[in-house]
Amino acid sequence: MHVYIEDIGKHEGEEITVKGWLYNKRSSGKVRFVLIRDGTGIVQSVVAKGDNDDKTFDAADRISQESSIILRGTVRKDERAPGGYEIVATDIEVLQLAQDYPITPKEHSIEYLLPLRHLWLRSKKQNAILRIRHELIKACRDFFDNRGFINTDTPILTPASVEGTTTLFPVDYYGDKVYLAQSGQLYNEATIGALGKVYCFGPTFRAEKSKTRRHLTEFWMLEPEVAFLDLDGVMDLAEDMTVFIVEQILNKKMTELETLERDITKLKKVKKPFPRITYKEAVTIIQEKCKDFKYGDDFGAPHETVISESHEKPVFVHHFPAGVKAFYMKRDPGDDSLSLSVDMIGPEGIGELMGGGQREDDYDTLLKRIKERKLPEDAYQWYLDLRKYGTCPHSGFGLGIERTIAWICGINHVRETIAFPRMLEKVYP
RNA sequence: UCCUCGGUAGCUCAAUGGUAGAGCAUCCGGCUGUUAACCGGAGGGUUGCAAGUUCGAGUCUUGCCCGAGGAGCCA
Repeated sequence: MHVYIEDIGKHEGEEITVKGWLYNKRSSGKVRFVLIRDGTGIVQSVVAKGDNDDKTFDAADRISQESSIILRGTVRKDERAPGGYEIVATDIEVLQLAQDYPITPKEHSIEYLLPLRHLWLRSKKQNAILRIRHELIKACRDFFDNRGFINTDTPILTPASVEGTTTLFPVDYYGDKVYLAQSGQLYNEATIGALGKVYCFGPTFRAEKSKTRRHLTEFWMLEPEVAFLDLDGVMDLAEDMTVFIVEQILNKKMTELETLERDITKLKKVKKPFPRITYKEAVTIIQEKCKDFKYGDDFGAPHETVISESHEKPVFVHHFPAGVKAFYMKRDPGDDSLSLSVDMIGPEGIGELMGGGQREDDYDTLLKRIKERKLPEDAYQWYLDLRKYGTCPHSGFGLGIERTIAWICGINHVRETIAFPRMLEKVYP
């Protein structure tokens, strides 16, 4: 019977078959220890000379790292085996003998590993990260689905940019120029008119010349948008979601967090309420460390780090100066220089995880903003329509999935949080 | 685009301006409970490229190429 390695403990004493790849091999005299992985885990198998026919022992002797094999044997509990169980092999079938596998079980440099990403994914740590990514995305969807949100995916090919300024990837569309989406938010603002509360989750593209551990040119963003929700409401939503996803990962992915050697005491501190500070208060905190920072400046990476390290939980910074935020952000009715915007800065120096706020819902004001920033008015006609036919206060945010995974996994670069990262001038493999 | 650091064996790294080395991987041999096993042996090099200084350059100088980290911008 074919058994996946993660279920091996349920089959003690049984004759089973595992199918996978050779992870590593050790030997002592006439005993061979064969470590097999099948994607769900790693198990040790023992082959001793004389226990079986020579064919099985020779196969154990011959197989090389990452050779594909089908192994039959009996499951035995043994505390000397990693994982507590091992298979006493009776037969090893070698499907293909891999030669000179380039990633040996030792340390390698990032320069070496990145072009070998298609193979690097087989390693323990990368396997754990991708499993956590899967669970995190599932937790995000569950959170919104449980609250009656409708997943309404937004287009990837778009006629114009959200903010008009950020660099976009142009695509030829039957002779016209369209762009890969950098956000689904504007479309979400339309679908809330139909469905009330929605989210989209998909890839977004930014052709910025960013070369840092926080940037990918193709990354996944989760964007909820809710009609009749204000700034405080959107912070409540983001807070509830963050607490939920961290809880889910802690409940379901402990093995993977251990593989990653993540300090989970830090994740366990992610409970309500998160600190909420105004931009103005944040400036005071930043200026203690960064003397040259002026009120009105947008946060740079070092400034986010200061905020990030000032608390053990994610921190909401709200009411940014209108000038540093997008045209669609609603202004503070009490102070027109401020916007009803919010960023969530993750702890442990991870930086910005989420950005959002309350949207401008007045037709004339929005038109004024579009003109101020010299955006193509024609392209925004449909967007303006939303303020013409039953406008309402509404809010939403965008969560960067890769940054969130990096934070939860405790790894310092987003390139390891996606199977095939796309970075500045790097699209292989 | 800018700043900093780096490029030596398949990989990870060492080498006062004076014969280019180790560990791992590979191959051969040994060991009946290994835990990145261990022990013995072997093969493996245009020191990123080009020019220069020097009796002599992996090492010093200049230019170029490639990579990493960071900045700006952002999620």
